Order: sequence, then structure tokens, then C-alpha cells
Amino acid sequence: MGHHTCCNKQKVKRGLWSPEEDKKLINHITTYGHGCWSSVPRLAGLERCGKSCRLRWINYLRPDLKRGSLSPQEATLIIELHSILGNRWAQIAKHLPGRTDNEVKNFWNSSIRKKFITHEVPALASLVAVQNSIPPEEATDFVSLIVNPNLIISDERDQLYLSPSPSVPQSFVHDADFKPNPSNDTVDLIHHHFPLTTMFPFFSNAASFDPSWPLPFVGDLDHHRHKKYHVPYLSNEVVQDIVGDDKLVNPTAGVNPNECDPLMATQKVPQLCDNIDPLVSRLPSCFPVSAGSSYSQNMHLATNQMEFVDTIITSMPSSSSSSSSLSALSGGQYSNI
DNA sequence: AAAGTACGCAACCGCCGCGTC
DNA sequence: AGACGCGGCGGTTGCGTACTT
Repeated sequence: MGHHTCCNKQKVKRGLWSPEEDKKLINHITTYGHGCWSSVPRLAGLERCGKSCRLRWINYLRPDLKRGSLSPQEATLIIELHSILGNRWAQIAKHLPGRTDNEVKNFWNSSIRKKFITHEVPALASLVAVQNSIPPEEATDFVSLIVNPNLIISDERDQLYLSPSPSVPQSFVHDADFKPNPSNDTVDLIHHHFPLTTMFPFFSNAASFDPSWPLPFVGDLDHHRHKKYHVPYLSNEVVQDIVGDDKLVNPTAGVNPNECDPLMATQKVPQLCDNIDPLVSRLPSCFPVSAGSSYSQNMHLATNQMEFVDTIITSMPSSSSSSSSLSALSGGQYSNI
């Protein structure tokens, strides 16, 4: 099901290519050219679909491919081109002789992502700390909360775990295995310094806010294979303050450890998952939300989040618009790679 | 040393646009 | 006009292995 049309007609092998298969493909293409890819497997004596042959040739067997890691110059070029072209990997790869779109994509999704997280959070945190005269640790907590999207409601419902994410202040996370910090220091910090209607713009329109939905948090930077569910938690006081309507119900009430036992919380999570999809479609486009998780998706989300954080910073009373530009920060960061 | 975890990379999936009939 | 095949592309995932506990 779902296979390309050329793959439906014959039995096809999948998975990694053997050296023998590679040899057959190379021999065929160097002798006859690839011609119509859908006929290549038959002519070359391979039990693969044409698409698979094409991919193998383009991404691995082509004689003009470069091997080995990308050079610093190539990495810099990818970053520059990505800032112009976005995720158009094929377009980017055209400017890198011997490199494939797949290679560029893999590079971006692994290497750059790491740099993004390790550089951007401290940079933003120091900015927030200075502008708001708060301790660096508190600023780091705040920035980590927004920038580092480790709060997740995953759609992998077959395995259910509640787990805190180390980068997220514990007061924002309910976990069946640990006691949240009752002081809610970070909530208070953020609440004090930033109007939460700015942080979560969808709350500003209470009429369109369905309290039965969970708070929208974003993807899992540590990859889907963790299979953990990070459940956002806000106190009733904070939620009511956000929406300005005491009739509204805390959307995270069912997972609030002060309101139910861990078993109840566990049962609540699948319901939250059921509600996440419609939530996504109703949120303002400026706020990134994902019900799933993947590296590439999260790079995109993280980029949106950085823009969002920039908006927050520039809207703060003490901010200076000229010095708080995220693009300036990003430029400084990336130029060092 | 063994088990668990993190990560990079190769390969697959599904969609889209284009050309052909 | 629209059905179909194909190439191309971006997003996603599975696997092997290096690393950590």
C-alpha cells in the first residue's frame, strides 16, 4: 500500500543495497545509461523498483559524488543558502558540486540543529537577562521553555510515559514519577515579566479558546524514539489570569498532579492527543505547534519559535528594538560555524 | 561487559508537476 | 479534459553503530 506505481507490478526488495546489487546497477548504467528508470531494474536484473534504483544511483553510486564530511566552507554555504532558500534542499545541493540533496538535508537536520540549540539559547538568555535585570539562570529557564520545544504530546499512543524534560522548568511539567515544584517559581517569573497573552497569543481571544483542549506545545527535539509524553501543566490561577475569565476550565486540569492521581493523569493523555489536531488548525500561524515530532519538522518549528521569541523581546517595555533583533543574533552565531 | 541511549545516514513514503496519450 | 506514468522533491523513518551508564 502506498508504494509507487512502478513498485506494485513486481516483487521488490527493500532496505540496504548489497554490493552485488550496486555492481549490477553500476554496470547497467555505465553501459546503457539509465534511460527510463522504471525499466532499469528489469534490464539490470534487480529486484528493486525504479525509484529505488534512481535514488541509489543519485545519492550513492554516481561517480561524481564527493565522499566524507562536509568542509567548513560547504557548511557555511549551506547555512547561507538555507537562509535564502529555506528547505529547498535540491536547490541548495545544486550549489555544492558532488553533494546531494539528501546529504544536505541530513547535515542540516543533525549538525545545524545541535548548533542552533547550543548557541541560540544562551544568546537569547543573556539578552533577556540584561533587558529585564533578572539573574541569568532565570532567563535561561525562560528562554529554554519557549525556544527548546521539549514539551510534547506525541501521537505514539501505543507506549505511554509521562516524563519531565530536563530543559523545561519542572513547574511546567507534570510527571507521574516526580513531584512538581510547588513554588512555581518559573511560572511566576514569566508571569511577572511578560504578559502571557503575548506569550500565548491564542489566549487573547477567549471566545475562540476551547478549554477542553490542551495547551499547545511543540515537538520533541530529542527525536520521536524517546516515546515519552511531556505534558504541559499550568496552575488554575495562571490559566484564569491568562484568559481573564474565571469560568474557563484549566485545559491541563486532568494532568494537574494536585487535582488527580498519576493513574488519572495517564488516562488523560490519550484524550489530549485526540484533541491536538483540531487545535493546530485554529491557532494563529505565528505560534508553532506540532502533534508529532521529527528532526526536520522541529527545525522548522524552532525557526518559527525564534521569530516568535523575537516578537516577545521587542514587545517588552524595556526592550530596545535595535539591539533585540534575532536576525542579528543569528547572524553572529552562524558566522562562527 | 552488558544494557541502554544517542546519533548519523541510507532508504523509503507520499505528494506534486509535467508530459503524453 | 483527464487519466496515467514518470521524475523529482521534501519529509520521515529504520538501522547500524558509537557512546554512555
